Amino acid sequence: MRDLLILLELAQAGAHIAPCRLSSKTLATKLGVSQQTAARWLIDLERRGLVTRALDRRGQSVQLTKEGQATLHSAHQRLSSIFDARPRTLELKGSVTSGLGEGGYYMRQEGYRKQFKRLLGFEPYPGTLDVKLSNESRELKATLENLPGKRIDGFVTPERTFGQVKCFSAKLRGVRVAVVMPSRSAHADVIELISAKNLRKSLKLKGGDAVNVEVTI
Amino acid sequence: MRDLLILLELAQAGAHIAPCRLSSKTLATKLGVSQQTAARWLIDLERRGLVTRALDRRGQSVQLTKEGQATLHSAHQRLSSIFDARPRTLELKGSVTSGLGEGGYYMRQEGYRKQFKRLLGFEPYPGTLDVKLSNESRELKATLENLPGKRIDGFVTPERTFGQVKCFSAKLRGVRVAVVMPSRSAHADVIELISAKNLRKSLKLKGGDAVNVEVTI
DNA sequence: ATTACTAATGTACGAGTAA
DNA sequence: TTTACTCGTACATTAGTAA
Repeated sequence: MRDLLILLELAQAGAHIAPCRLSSKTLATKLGVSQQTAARWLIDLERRGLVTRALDRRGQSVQLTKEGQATLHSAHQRLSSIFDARPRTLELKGSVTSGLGEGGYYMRQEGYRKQFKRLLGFEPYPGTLDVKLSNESRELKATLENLPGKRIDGFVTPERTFGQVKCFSAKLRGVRVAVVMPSRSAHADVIELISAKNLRKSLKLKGGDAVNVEVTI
Repeated sequence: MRDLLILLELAQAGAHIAPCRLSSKTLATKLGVSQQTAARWLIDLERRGLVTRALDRRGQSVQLTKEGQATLHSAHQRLSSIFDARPRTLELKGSVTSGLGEGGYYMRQEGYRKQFKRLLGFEPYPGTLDVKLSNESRELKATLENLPGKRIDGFVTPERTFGQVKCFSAKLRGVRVAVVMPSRSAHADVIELISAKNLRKSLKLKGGDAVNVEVTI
């Protein structure tokens, strides 16, 4: 929860680039807590893989790990999406997951298909690629959930009602795709991608493959 | 401490622009805490003037105050200074304060003067203009304290030892100045400015005058 | 100087619940 | 349904130290 402020302080001391000598007392003063608490927080960050430390008799050197940097970067992107009005791109990281095959059922509905074609400019392949998001990206998904995106209206068939969804243009390994999600935020850690072709086949993806999705917002 | 994450969530829900209907339960889910805790946090933010709320029998509307927005904006600037490599400018607001006249003593030391001339390109007037920072700018000063700046080495005279300081180029009402501060962060809410001329005279400044200092970082 | 343990204290959390 | 109170418990923090 308070990771962000600690990492921010560490990064401002240069620990996002190189190992940085920083005593627990100094950090404690900057953060307004006791030396003991600052030390404990650092130990905790190290245990969770957000920083690495090197101890010696003179003190310690601290450096942010990739994950630590990713945490800060994610926060920066969230803030940027608030303060920068212009269109931006947001990078979600995750891995291909098998999913429930449920997405395909929806993508076969003509009521959705014709809207996708109009809004995205391509006829979607009747299936979805599900991507399980990494820890850092999970927070960025909240950004998407709060942005309007392109609205796909709901509709009614004799069998049932289909709810409103929204989508965002995106790129996956250079291929034009779209992120589809319910308009009412279902707070899941998985995003569903659609494209003109079968993404698993055309990109030769299999479950567990790491992927980056570049979403245009 | 955790204000940032709450404000971030509120802003992503649109509460930085307009009053935003948001139940404590919804917020609680987004933040991963209980409804009671989310409610308590909101009450606390309201008490400290970071948000305003409007209660009715259906629930509540929440909106960020200027101070709430400033808190987020300050965090955004700190993060931007980390991720945007290009030179940036940081704006500190405050008012002219009389100071202790102590700065002038330091600025008369030849050990400092020759270094200032070399690093800044001008011979500093032997006095400082002290600016008491506003609340929001105080946090931004932490950014400066953590940035390297231009290093002015310490030195020893027969009388005493002078510590290492650092400085940043800046502009004050269009005039080229520099912000000087100890390398070891003395967490004060005042910054000291030096310039080629007597700033009080050349800019006709007097105690209490509001000033903006544009620092190049 | 440091880091970081232990023990005592303090504070925050959420269950239950009222309005 | 909401918001938000009380209160017992659990966790976080710090003082005092050891290494």
